[in-house]
Amino acid sequence: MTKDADQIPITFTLDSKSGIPYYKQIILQVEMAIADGRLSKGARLPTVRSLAVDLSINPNTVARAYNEMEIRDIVVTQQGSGTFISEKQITIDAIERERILTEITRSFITKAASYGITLEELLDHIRDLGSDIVPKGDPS
Amino acid sequence: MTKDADQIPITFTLDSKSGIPYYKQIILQVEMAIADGRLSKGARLPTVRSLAVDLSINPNTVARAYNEMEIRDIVVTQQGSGTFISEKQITIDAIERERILTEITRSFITKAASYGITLEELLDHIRDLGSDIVPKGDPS
Amino acid sequence: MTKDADQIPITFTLDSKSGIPYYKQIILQVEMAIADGRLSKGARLPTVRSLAVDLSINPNTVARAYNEMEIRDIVVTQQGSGTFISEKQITIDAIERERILTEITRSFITKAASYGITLEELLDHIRDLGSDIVPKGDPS
Amino acid sequence: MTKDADQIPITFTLDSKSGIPYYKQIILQVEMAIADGRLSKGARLPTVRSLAVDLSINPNTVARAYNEMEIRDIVVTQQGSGTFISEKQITIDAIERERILTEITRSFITKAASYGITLEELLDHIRDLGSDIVPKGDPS
DNA sequence: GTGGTCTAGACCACA
DNA sequence: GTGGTCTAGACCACT
Repeated sequence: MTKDADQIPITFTLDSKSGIPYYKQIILQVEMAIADGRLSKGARLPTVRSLAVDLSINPNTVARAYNEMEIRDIVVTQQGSGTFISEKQITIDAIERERILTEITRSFITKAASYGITLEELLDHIRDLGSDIVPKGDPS
Repeated sequence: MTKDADQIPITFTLDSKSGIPYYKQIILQVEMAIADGRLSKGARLPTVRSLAVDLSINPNTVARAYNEMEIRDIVVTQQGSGTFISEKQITIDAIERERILTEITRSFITKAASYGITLEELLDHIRDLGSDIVPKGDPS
Repeated sequence: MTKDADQIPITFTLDSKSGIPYYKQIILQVEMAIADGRLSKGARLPTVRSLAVDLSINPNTVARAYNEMEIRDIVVTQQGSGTFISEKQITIDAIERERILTEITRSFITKAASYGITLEELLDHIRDLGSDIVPKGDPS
Repeated sequence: MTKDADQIPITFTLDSKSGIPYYKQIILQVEMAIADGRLSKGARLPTVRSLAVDLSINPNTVARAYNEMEIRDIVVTQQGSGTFISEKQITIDAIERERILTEITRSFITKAASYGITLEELLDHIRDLGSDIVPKGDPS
């Protein structure tokens, strides 16, 4: 009930040595936070300016990340009020869903195969990363 | 069986959205293939032109990848006969390999999550589709 | 056969009084040019810098338009070589296609209805705009 | 039939991607409805709160639209009883109306074109879907 | 020469 | 206060 009860449940960090552009790092962190439930629909992101200060980068860089997420329908921005996780519920029927699932899986596997990654490694990695991301039950 | 004795046992794939330059993707895939035995010493790589056509990219880009691999002693170019895996022992960077695996897995999972696909479904699909594509046992 | 045989078949113009941001005007003009066939798959757009000079605007503004189109999969950019109309062929089956068609039509009609636009007006406008855009035969 | 005598004969829709601010979209739709007779003098508009709920936007945004319409003498607010269309003759800007119609039509056509949908299909679908929604004859 | 990223700073519209 | 647009200019990686 305190004023900050619904405070932003995400902390951003930037790695200047990773070679990944700052704006992409921000997008990745938002995507991960959405995937594992730390950010849910309608949640508000930090303001462009405040996040820029926090990360010690230029506001334009944050704005670029937010803008790209808006184009991708990941977030919705409302002039003058802020940036929010999109409410859009992708409404797909079972057939379409199956088609998409097969397509992205196939694409993933062939890409992995190009790097000589074995099936076991894939499954291991998905379990590792996935248990953090796609809540499957109660992992605690 | 004879004509294909020196057939290239490697399939290249490029991801235009990964942010990794094409020439680096090619190098990485060659290194990976050497490391896990799909390419062994003396194996012949596709010609610059044929690979460029296969991947629908500029031959200069393939040439750059080959050049850089030659500089690093990964391959040897023999004028008129082609490009071959050199004798040098490749010590593929385990960290780099891990980084790639994590990245493609992460991208896969977040995309799936955006469609509300659960971890179990992912694992099931990979088992189904994967056994046809990815080598399961030891590659040596 | 001249060197410029495949020169860019599109001329951009900006209206500073329309209230539409420059970068959006650029996107709109590319979309229209694609829709009516003046730009087809693989066609090359002007370079960021040259278009910026032509339009007397900052290169960043052009880059922003190109970047947004890249995110939307309208164009593909290749580092160091240029920006091209995307080759992507949306592969959708008849059912999916029908679903999309119905959805965007329904959305269009309800939006128009909110502005009190009659069915006749809609049909007229589509014929007017459409005959320029969706080639239906030979309109000349 | 009596209880709904003063029922609001107008449906509002907002397009978050049009770039037009919500408050302006509301004003435009009211003006359009007045111009074509769906709203006549003395007709009552929805309350600020109910419209805000319907459109899932901030009540302040609706209030701003109503305020601006009051300043322009389009509506009159009667404390405690509601907001009503004023006596003033609305001379809706024919150019503005045309601009809107063109824009939504253009957006519709280019989106359809990106799916390879032809003009004939569009016209057919609009005839099918549209006759249920859009008034066909004269609205006076 | 191509586009990509980032900074700095200005001005505007919306809430 | 919020985000949106645009300019100016720097530096980098890729072809």
